[in-house]
Amino acid sequence: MNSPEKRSAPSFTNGVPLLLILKLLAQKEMYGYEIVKSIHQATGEALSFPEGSIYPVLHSMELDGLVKNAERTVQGRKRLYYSLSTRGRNKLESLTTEWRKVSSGVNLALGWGA
Amino acid sequence: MNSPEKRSAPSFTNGVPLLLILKLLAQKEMYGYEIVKSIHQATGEALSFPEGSIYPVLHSMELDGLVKNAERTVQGRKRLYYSLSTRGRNKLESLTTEWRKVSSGVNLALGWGA
DNA sequence: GTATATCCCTAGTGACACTAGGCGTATAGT
DNA sequence: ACTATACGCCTAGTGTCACTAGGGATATAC
Repeated sequence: MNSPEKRSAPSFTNGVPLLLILKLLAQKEMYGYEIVKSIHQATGEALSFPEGSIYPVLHSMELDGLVKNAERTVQGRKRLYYSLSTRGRNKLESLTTEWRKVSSGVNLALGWGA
Repeated sequence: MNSPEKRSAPSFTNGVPLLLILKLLAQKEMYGYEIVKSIHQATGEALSFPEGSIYPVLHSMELDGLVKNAERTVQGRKRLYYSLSTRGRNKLESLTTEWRKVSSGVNLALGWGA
């Protein structure tokens, strides 16, 4: 039937996990759990994504050739370190541009100077 | 099976139509087609949403009590003018706050000064 | 007359974040 | 010794969202 539903609390975070992961990995290689924690502090505690959001993105990024991973064992714990490929770097650049466009467009409409 | 898919081109626009519609209607009442055109120019040509995105949002906003509409005929054409309710104004405020949080959080992570 | 702009609508699709778990290992507390 | 908490990884399923790809109808411009 598809009658209209309520738009109660949209999240504004579509595509943001991917963008932030790309940005973090551009600075240094990281493993998943570390990325989860880093996003929170890199955004000044503003944003936080659960593991269930981050890991699937990491896997699809790998499929897409944006990252490659290397297993490493530290203190008895296995970690999958991810690092950016050239493709990943290009993606970061294009997504950053896109983010700026959307972000400044919305801010303009909201009456903020860019 | 649900194997990981590619994240090729996320849009960064989740929730943005709702936010922009609220903002526009806070300034003056408008009809759907007008909103579609206005978003494009209010965002400095950065953003543009098709009618198929806007009308369903309008309908759900009405369900949610954020707007009410009034039919008016102008030059033989029927228009549905939407205006904000108090609830709509509150929603605009909370969503704006949320947008600022996400927006500045991402920009911080990207290395931009807020 | 016929194209283009105006004005409204919606079923279906695909993409996404997220929930709600599961699994195993190490360390800290008591 | 036991227990809890942090670490570290995983994924099937769900819900929400923008958007596609139409449909329909009326007015103005050429």
